[in-house]
Amino acid sequence: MLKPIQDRTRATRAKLIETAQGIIAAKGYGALRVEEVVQTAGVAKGTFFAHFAGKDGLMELVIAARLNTFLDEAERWPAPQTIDDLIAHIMPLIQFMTTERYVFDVILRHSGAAAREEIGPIAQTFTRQVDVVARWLADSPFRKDISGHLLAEGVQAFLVQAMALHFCAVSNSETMEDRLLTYLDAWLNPRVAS
Amino acid sequence: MLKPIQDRTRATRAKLIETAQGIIAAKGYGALRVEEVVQTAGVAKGTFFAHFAGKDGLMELVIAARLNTFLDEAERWPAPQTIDDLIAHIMPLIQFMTTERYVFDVILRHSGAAAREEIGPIAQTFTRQVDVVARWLADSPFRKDISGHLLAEGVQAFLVQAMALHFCAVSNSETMEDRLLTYLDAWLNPRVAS
DNA sequence: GAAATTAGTTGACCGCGGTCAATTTTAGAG
DNA sequence: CTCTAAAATTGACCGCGGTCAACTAATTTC
Repeated sequence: MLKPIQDRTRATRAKLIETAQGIIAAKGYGALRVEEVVQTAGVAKGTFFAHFAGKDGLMELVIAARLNTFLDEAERWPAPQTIDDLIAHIMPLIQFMTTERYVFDVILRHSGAAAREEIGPIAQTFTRQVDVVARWLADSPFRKDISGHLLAEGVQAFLVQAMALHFCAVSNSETMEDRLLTYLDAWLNPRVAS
Repeated sequence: MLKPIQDRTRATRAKLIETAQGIIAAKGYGALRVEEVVQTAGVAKGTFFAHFAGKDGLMELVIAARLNTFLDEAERWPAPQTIDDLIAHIMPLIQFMTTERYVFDVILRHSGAAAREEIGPIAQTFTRQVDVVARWLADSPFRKDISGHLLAEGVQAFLVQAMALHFCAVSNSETMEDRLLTYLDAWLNPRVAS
């Protein structure tokens, strides 16, 4: 699987991914059916499962690819000097994660590594996100009493929290940005006499 | 559904829940099959879906009930004066949430309200958890520059983060308690010159 | 180039959650 | 007690993800 020796294999796999992305573009992630993918791609159902670790496996690849393009963008930003900037820089990523409930669920489900030994592609984007934010925070005017890595992990925790609340019926009074601002200000700029 | 007028209805519903809990006790949450529940309970499949909003609906009820017993316990504790105490008081809840991957997934999926208008039972336990922790923090020697409610929301965010990492293959070097301690110390006791 | 091995593909089949028109049971009206 | 409308139950059926023994195509061996 990791070393598709034959051209045939690579072609089949590429065709399946391409077909899937077409369906996703047309109907959204949640509407993707494996049956439709294989029918449209013109292969048997079993072939699909020979190439991917199930529907979730394909989703991981496709979603992780998308997340990585957003992280590529984010990486190009200079270190944000305000929390508003910080939020603005990761907002595209957050926006994508929250466009579809199904996508958010898949991401959450795979944010830890899927299998032992092998860390899944979505889990990798979480690691990468922490790295990107940690690098930012190294050159930012926020609290310095803890490591940038820990600070970045906290940012991630609050991002997830804010996104989860976004799908919650109760707290629709506040926008996601406002909630994030409150969280991150309290996390990155604690105003406490030490 | 909310007003089971007939005794028959209440009996059927109770029998289904009882049966389900028996199966869960014997095989775990993830092994529960609707088919097995209805067969064991001696009712038709359609009946199950007339009583619950699907398998997930039943799971919500059963899991939320369990979460609430842990919150009942937690509520009886006095306000913790150290972070270790705080962690100790909430650990039974965390322990339950992380015993089965499936349970954690269900909880996460329902931590926001399931449907508009109606807030689901698991989402309610999240609200309740924030309230319990907020009440604790009001009488605790932690930072006071932000509201107890916001502080408690942050605790919840870090709890979720720590639990998610618990299922992650990468970070098995650290125990969940250690990770929580690091997070909550940074959150509740920021040591920054203000 | 034929035989043997390995890689890739196929589609009938299964498990399981969920639906719904038909049927039975119950509650209330006359 | 009977008739009727509402409530509850039934089980055949469906959708869809996933499996696997059989089959075909490519690669290696001699």
